[in-house]
Parts: sequence; C-alpha cells; structure tokens
Amino acid sequence: MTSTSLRALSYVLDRLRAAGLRPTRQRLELAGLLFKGLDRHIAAEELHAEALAANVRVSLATVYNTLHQFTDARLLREIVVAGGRSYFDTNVADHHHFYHEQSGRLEDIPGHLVSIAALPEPPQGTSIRRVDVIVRVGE
Amino acid sequence: MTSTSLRALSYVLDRLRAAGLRPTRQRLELAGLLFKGLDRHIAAEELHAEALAANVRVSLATVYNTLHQFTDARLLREIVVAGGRSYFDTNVADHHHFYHEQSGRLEDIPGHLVSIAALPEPPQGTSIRRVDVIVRVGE
DNA sequence: GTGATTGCAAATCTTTTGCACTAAA
DNA sequence: TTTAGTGCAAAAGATTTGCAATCAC
Repeated sequence: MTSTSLRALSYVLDRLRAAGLRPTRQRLELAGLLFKGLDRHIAAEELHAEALAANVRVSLATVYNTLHQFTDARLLREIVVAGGRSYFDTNVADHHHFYHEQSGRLEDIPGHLVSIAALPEPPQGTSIRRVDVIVRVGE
Repeated sequence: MTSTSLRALSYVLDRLRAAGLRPTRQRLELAGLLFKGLDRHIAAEELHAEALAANVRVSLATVYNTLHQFTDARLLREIVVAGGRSYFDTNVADHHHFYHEQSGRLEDIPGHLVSIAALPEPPQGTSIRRVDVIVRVGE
C-alpha cells in the first residue's frame, strides 16, 4: 500500500468517526478501492464489480449504503448528469465537469478554470449549498 | 384560447413539420398543456396526470415519446438534477436553475443573472453543446 | 449483550420496448 | 394504401427496503 493511500485511509477513519459510522470491513475495503488512485467518477454497479474482482465480498445494497454514507460524510460528492444513473466523485474539492454526451463519461475541470462572475440571490429563506457547472460536450 | 397559445400552437406545428413529425391529436394536445402557461418544469408522470385530469386521453408511453421528440425538436429542454427522474423545461432560452434540495423543485434563473467569466477548452475533438449551471439551495 | 451493519431477495420507481391496432398523409 | 404513431402490458435498470443473521463496541 502506498503512503498516499495510508494517508487516505486515516482520513477515512477520521471522517467515519466524525459521522458516527463504525469502521467495518466493508466500509474500509470500499474506501480502499475508492481512494487508492486518482480522482474517479464511479457508479454503484461499477464499484460493486470492482470489489468482486478484487475479492472484496460486499453486497450491492451495502455498496449503495456506503456510497451515500460517504457522501453525507463529505468523502464523496454525488453527480447526476443523465437519467437513471448516479456517479460518485472522489474529488470533493471545488471543481466542475465536462460531460461527454456520446460516452456518458465525466471529466474534471479544475475549479479555477471556470469562473462565475455573477450569481443571483438565492430565493427567500434559502442559502446556496453548491453550484454545479456541467459543460456538455460532443463530437 | 389566448392569442399567446395560438402563437405557441403555430410554432409547435412548424417545429413538428421541421422535425418530420405528424401533428397528431396527442402531440397537439400535449403541446397545448405544456405551452399554455408560463415556463414550466414538468416530469413525464406529472404531464400524464395533467392530461388525464384535462380529459386528454393519452398513454404514459406516448407522453414519454412526445417529451423526447419535443426535446429533439428543441421545443423542450431536458434537465436532470436528481437521480431517477427527468424534468422537461418549456423554457428553451438561455438560462440556468435553482434546485431546491428539500422539495426537489426547479426554478429558473434568467440567463443574464449568471455569467461565466471563464471556461476551459473542450477536450480534443469535441465542442461544447451546452453549459448547465445548477445552483443548489436549501434552508 | 445490544445496537449498528450487512446480505439477500423482494419491492419500487422511472423509463423503455415489442407489437398489434389505429390514424395521418 | 403505406408508413408513422399509439396503447398496452411486459421488460429493463437503478435504487431502496424489510428483515433475519452478523459484527463492532
């Protein structure tokens, strides 16, 4: 295991603790898969398949539970670009996305490459939680 | 029928003709429902329910077909903000959206109230089709 | 122990599909 | 006619749920 993933793991432990989630085998192994590499955009089915391929025994229902719990704990960010399927982004820093309409693939745009010069006031009684910019590209 | 919806109807007829779509009873009645009022964000189920309530006999499958055909004909714009459900926006002018996380409701932001000062180059071989800005708000 | 977590299968929800019937040109 | 469009019911996908078994504390 690389030192990068060790750091990632201890961060995960902290976040789980902060969220009151027990560090179970499944959560830690899924975290290992999610955070071992570069920033990724992954769907529940894909993570489940990857887990099975890596001999990590976990049910699809638990994958869904874990992805949502990690999202609540701000370890992941959920992105919905097309009907039917959610992606979870392991990059929770400020950034936006290219969406490739043909392939359905998502690609990060570093936060500093998009700048929003003006934003309206949020409606009465609400505050802005997040601004998503999706740049849809095609051939 | 107001003159506004008469104008809308003849526009619909033109767009259908341009798309090679026959102006069937179902398409015209659904267009009537969609474009009779202000800008709306409506899901397939909702439009179907509204049609039934207005004694417009049409199947849910036809509602789906029609919404997609209208979207291809640029009479509508599809918006996906949360998993599982698509909304169709009767406002196809340049604009963005507030998304109310609690209620799931969408609200238009006029195009001129959001300005994007910088955008990255699209990836090799692609061009930008659309830029969606979703401002997620909560209480 | 005891309360949280997991796995499984069934259920749910939205959307799509196959195909016989109907309607527009 | 001939071809597009429609309705229905079934199928398909993604996600959620109920509940008994299992695990962390």
